[in-house]
Amino acid sequence: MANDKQEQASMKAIAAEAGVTLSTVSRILNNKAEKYAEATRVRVREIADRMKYRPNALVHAMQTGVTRTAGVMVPTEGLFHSQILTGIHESFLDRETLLLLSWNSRTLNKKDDTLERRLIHQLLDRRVDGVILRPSCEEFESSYFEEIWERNIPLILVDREMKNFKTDFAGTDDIAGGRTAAEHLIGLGHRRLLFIGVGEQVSTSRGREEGFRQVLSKTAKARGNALNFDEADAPQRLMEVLREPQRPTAICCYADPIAENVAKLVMEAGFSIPGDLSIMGFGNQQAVSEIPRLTSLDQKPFMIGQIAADMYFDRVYNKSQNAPQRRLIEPVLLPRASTSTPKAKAKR
Amino acid sequence: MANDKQEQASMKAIAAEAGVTLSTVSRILNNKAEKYAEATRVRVREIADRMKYRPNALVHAMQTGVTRTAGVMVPTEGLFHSQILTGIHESFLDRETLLLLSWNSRTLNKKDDTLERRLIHQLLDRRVDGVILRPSCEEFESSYFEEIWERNIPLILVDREMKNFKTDFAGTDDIAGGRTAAEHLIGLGHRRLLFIGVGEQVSTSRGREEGFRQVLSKTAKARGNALNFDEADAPQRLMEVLREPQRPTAICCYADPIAENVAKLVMEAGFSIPGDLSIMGFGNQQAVSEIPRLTSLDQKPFMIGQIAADMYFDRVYNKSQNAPQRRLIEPVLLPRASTSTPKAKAKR
DNA sequence: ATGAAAGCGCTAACAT
DNA sequence: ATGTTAGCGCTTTCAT
Repeated sequence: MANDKQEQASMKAIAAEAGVTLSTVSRILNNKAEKYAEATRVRVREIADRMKYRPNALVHAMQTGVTRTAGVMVPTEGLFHSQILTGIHESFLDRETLLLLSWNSRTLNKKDDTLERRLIHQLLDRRVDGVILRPSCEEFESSYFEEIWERNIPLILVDREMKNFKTDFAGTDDIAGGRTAAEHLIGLGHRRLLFIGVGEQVSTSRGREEGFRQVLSKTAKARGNALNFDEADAPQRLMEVLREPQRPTAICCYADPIAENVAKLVMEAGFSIPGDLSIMGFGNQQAVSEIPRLTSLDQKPFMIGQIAADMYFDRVYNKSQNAPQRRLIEPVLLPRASTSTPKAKAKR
Repeated sequence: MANDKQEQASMKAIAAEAGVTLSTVSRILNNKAEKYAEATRVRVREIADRMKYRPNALVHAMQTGVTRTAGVMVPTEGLFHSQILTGIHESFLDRETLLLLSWNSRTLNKKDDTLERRLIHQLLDRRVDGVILRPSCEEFESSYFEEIWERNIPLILVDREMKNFKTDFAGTDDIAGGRTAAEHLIGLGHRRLLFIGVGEQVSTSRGREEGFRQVLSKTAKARGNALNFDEADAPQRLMEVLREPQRPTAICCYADPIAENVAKLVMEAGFSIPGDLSIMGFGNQQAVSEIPRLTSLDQKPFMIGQIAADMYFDRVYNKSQNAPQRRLIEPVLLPRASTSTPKAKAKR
């Protein structure tokens, strides 16, 4: 009862069985064999079938230097990221390319990149043709990627850009999204706005805040402030802001999970949504929760994934030499119950 | 401006540079070299570092027959499946094993398995050590898996079992879940129940319905029926059932997406939830929607993934010879707004 | 129409 | 303390 992985039938075995040499088998099975006798061809093929021969892609890869395998470092947690992955996969499906998946699920936004490096090594050692990656932190030393870069292995970034690094990138048009959000709230009649992000270091938060501010700076109608929800005292700070007489009547959060937290906090503090306070998020990824259905912006993550895959193919197999591309998807507003005209139910 | 993938430094190159032989380099870099002169060791290591040497895992795999790579055929769409994937990944992260990912995202529940076979070939050709797979259809000819099976490559099934196939399986305890659901509704006071599934062929639907019926058959209090939502006229059939004088007051759907559809339908037909009709689902995967927060059962998909990964390691690297295991996770009820005492707001 | 042999990057058994 | 050699599965060049 041997259970070791069955000896996979090799060309050598087929050759022995057929009474020909290895090279004969190789040429016939690879259709590089116009010269062979019909009988030989049929016999070899028949034996290969019977022995359930399957080519060894490892050997092929070793010889040609091409694995038809992409290293993919993208989270699978949450709807947004798994949609990106789904988009990548969908594009790969018809191109005979597989995803070698592994991402840092442990240390988000930490500057320590030891795990990341280990994962990159695992991918590189397996000789992936290229890498698609969502940085778990945007502030790593540039050395983070050097290992990939120096080997001339194409690198495509998704969702988040790196500060000091110029590569292909597919992601959200955060500035446009920030603008859309501000315009939505101002359009509803709000005059005092608040943007809640996670600080300057995260490009998506930064970009959305920038778009948000752009609109405010161009209109006299409304004004606004920003708050960093990553700081420990953020909840208290938020409450202080909301106790001011000239408190904001609408909040735009840089992402839905933050918006959900904020919504819970303010509801506990006695505010009604959207009556007293409109709240919106980004990403269309609200979980089932007690709070009203969240106005949000759909970032089209599936499309982002597909675009990243296209960029990958262009670099890896078309050997494109163009300057690094930057392809941004404009997010789409989904107005829902959590935003409305200010004080809809109050005095006015 | 050559852009071809950089020649990765090889041991051969290091040997040349260091003026020693290949085997010297091999032994030193693999720490099988107590005998070597300190000077040689240091020099070789130093040169390897300088040349950014990385071992070629393809070659290693070819020689040893072990790739430390698992073939994973699990969908990434939706919270439930991506949680399974996340669980698998989490378990693999510390075990130096990578996921080669590819699944049939095209043909759900279709008996045609050509795409599936292609994907399996892609995995097999890359010599994965084992396969974790969620069947896209439970009714394939057994030949579907034969290719994996015959090669003695361990196969772990997740989420759905195959009818005629005995392998390791990690999934939901559907019967227990069905019971829990029925007990929840009866406990709330409902006496006429309806189960909405997708027919006999899908094991998860079948199991949940079975558990549901078990409870009904053991009590005189309540009775119930079932409806197959996969049939084209299901919506009409549902409406007919709801127009009967003795109509059900509570519906259990075999999965949340179905529950959402059903909820929309009945709300459009003028029923209120949960006032006129309690509705519940399975899987805790409700999307943002107009309907009330759905009572559901959490199937713990992350745990399912982790268990599958454990089974994988047991078979693949511990060479476990035990009979196929069947590990079921009992789902946990999450009572929410969509279910309540019958006619809470009506006459009674 | 087919065989022989070198080589891909590396390990391991066998020298010296 | 280090070198030589065969071999893993296969492709390809060079014979015959």
